[in-house]
Amino acid sequence: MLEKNFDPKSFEKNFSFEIEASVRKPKADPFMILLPPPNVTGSLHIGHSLCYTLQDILARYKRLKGFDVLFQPGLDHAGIVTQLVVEKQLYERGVEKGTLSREKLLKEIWYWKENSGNRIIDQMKALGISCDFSRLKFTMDEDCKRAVAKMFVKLHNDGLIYRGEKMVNWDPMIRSAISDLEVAEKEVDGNLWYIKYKFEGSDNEFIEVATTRPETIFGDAAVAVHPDDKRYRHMIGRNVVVPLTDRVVPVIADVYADPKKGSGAVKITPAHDFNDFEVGKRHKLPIIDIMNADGELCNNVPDIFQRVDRFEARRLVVDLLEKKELLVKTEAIKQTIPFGDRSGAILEPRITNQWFVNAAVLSKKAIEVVKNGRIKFVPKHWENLYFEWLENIRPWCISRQIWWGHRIPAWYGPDGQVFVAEAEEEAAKKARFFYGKNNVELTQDEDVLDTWFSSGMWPFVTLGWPENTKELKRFYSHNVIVTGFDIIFFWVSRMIMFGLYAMNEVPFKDVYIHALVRDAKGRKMSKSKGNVIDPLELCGKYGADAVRYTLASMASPGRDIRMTEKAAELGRNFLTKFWNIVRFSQMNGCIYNKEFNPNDVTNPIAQWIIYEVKNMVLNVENAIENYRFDEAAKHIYQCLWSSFCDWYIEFIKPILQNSALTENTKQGYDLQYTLLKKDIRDTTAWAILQLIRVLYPIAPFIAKKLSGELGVLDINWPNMHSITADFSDSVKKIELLKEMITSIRSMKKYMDIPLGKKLASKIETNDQLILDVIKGNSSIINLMAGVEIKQEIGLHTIPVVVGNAILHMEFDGGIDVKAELARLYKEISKLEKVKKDALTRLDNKEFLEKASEDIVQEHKDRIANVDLKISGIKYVIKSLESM
RNA sequence: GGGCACAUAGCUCAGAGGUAGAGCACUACGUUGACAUCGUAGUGGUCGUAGGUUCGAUCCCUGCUGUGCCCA
Repeated sequence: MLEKNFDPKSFEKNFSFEIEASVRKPKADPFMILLPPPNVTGSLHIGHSLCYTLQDILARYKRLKGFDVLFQPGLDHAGIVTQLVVEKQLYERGVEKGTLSREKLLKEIWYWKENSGNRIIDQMKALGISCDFSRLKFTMDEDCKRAVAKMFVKLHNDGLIYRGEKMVNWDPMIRSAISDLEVAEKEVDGNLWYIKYKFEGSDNEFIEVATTRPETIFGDAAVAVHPDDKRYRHMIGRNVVVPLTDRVVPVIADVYADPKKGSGAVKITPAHDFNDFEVGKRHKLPIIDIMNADGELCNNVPDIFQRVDRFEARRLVVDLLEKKELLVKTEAIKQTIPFGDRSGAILEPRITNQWFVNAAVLSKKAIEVVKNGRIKFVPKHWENLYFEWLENIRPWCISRQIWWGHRIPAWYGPDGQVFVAEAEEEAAKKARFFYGKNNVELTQDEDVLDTWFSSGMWPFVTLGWPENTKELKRFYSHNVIVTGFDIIFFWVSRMIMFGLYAMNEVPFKDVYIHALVRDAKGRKMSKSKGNVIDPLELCGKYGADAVRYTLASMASPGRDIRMTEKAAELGRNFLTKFWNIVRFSQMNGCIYNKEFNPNDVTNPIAQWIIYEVKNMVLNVENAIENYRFDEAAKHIYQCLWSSFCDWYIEFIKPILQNSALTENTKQGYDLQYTLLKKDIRDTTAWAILQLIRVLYPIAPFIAKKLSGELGVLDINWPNMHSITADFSDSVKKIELLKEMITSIRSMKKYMDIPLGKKLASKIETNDQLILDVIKGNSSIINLMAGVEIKQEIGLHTIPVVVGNAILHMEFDGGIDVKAELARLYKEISKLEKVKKDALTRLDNKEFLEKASEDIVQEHKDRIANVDLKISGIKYVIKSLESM
């Protein structure tokens, strides 16, 4: 017997899904889900919980359906973040950044990874995520490393990877190039400084240049004005002296100078601004690099500025300009400047040698496969974002000047000749051939690859690529990936490009984009705002199942989730109901009977619940197949709570607890009654089992626990197609019974009659169905509505509308009919409005001509129905008014 | 500036071309056998706004307003 209270903590720990998740079914159809590998530094946040729960629902559902499910887990080495984390920890131990050798730092990172890197995996297990953890893959595993090198060489051989000197976004804190996608533009307060650039050889003639970055004057190569700007036209071609230096640069005409901005004259610093770089190219200006990797000014500037941090340099420059009376004015402005996503540092455009992927070539097919439907986004509109990015794709800078990651498989000879190869021996061979001699000293490229490079290979590298493994053949392409919209270009698009390139086949068929989990006010959750909800804390409080159920029920397509702690009560309360129905079944001897065949059931109540359960299962199935996790959760909820608990259990109580035995049946108590009881018990256990089965994908812990209580160890997906019997007659009867009971209860409430007070009643109707229902369910009506149906009753009665019938109830106490009358008036006016609407339509010739026959008939039926109700209510009103 | 999404009960959200739904909250009542993590009965909506299509629009189309996000 189950404990009285549902306490998830008491049993969740007892279940592990690792074994069943790793079982292979070679003869079944494969189904493959690719878990987006979390960062090795990560810890489970609520967004992960949603993402992983939805995938787990799919995986478990497909497993129950008999598929050979491979739910592939992994961890991402997250180059920059991980290195930052470990460096920070080292710093706290007194190790300055940059003082450790490459080998020592990598050793430290590996040590950290072995000791702390599995935290999120353990957290996933606690949430019940049923990946095949025996196949856990790390992007820095040896075989991944080999595969990455292979991919790099392959792309290089095909001319799709090249090295070049280009301007990139540079993060001075990380001291590395970063991708365009990792740049976050933010608006901040800044200044526009107006500076005098004196003309060469003149002491009082000058041009006023406005800049937001005065420290870059040392890199100035020109001053540009708009060719049509009358103020400056005569100055074009003359030379000016760059302030604080003796360097002379020309005034040039270029449309890039915006006459409306600042003074209209703009300094051009080709080495430190993307636009200036382009202007410089047009005018063949020299490129003067004035900055180091860490954001300090370098040796190309006057002595006193060398090795000075860029922001300190800015203050110094402004100071000095002011002293030399070269500063005209300072204007406070709002400006948009680029920040590094990871470090938060202000970025510097910088010209460096980097490796690039020619993504434009790869993007063509990637666009095509989504356009022609081979890959489907759910919800569909997310493909817009995908196209938008791929159609304007820029070269992908894949080198990073950090140490944690896949080192670029390129070696340089003494003269800088590059040899790209999977391994050093191969590079040496190429070098021997190139130089025509042995023992040429080669040095490997210092840089590592962008983390997303290896992530892009995830769909096939996890299956053993480049080896042509069994798994690769069986499970590529994957069926679905589930991820957030912000990852569409980082990851989804790259997997598609790489998958098509390496495998010549799409990496997956469906891309389900899940919602963002926000706080109660709709704000993004963040540690700095302090509005995060810790999923594990939530699981501790409400149970992992409740958290999973709640998230699933909130996962409506295309809408972000506003999550609160309280919302998890939804799940907990619902699961409590599950707990209690199993308790109920145990108390009433409802034991699952394998031989039970729902088609053979004859009792209308049992037929009705079988019908309800069947529909529910089909609806849940349909919902999950269409990624409607919210609907799946809702269908189970309604069937369990609104049908099974609210009605079915109450209906069967009199049968199971013998109170259905009237004097008549008591005499014949006996075989027939025993059989009925058995039927009801079987049906009850059967219905509960089906509910548990469909619950399992969403809330696996409690489903396992409860099915164990029923003595069912293996959970399969229920097959409803074998239920072919026609139960429609019983359904009609039970719906009528429900309506009758509700009507009586409602009336009693309005008349202030306690529900428990039994009233002797007599039904007045010609409707045979109603008579049948009452006759067959008198003890239920008695128990649930407190009404005893009799042939004859006393003279003092009050009438009640019950469905299409009038029920006369014996009542002699003083009653207050006012509230009840008010309710009935309101009911009448509602019905009359419905009637009027329908009549208006039926009066319309065009409606009769153009609307379908079904609809016309439905309107006619509606009027007939409403009329019947209205006349009943009017009759009751009349009698009440005269009381 | 370009694009996408959203606007339905006090709150959070479903919904479908043909009688407007759920959960929470709220009101009244209720506790000796599944369940107070509960039960019973209720209250509550001009479906953002203005047009258009249609026999019929809350739903489809267009404009507007507001909100959020992406890109520049």
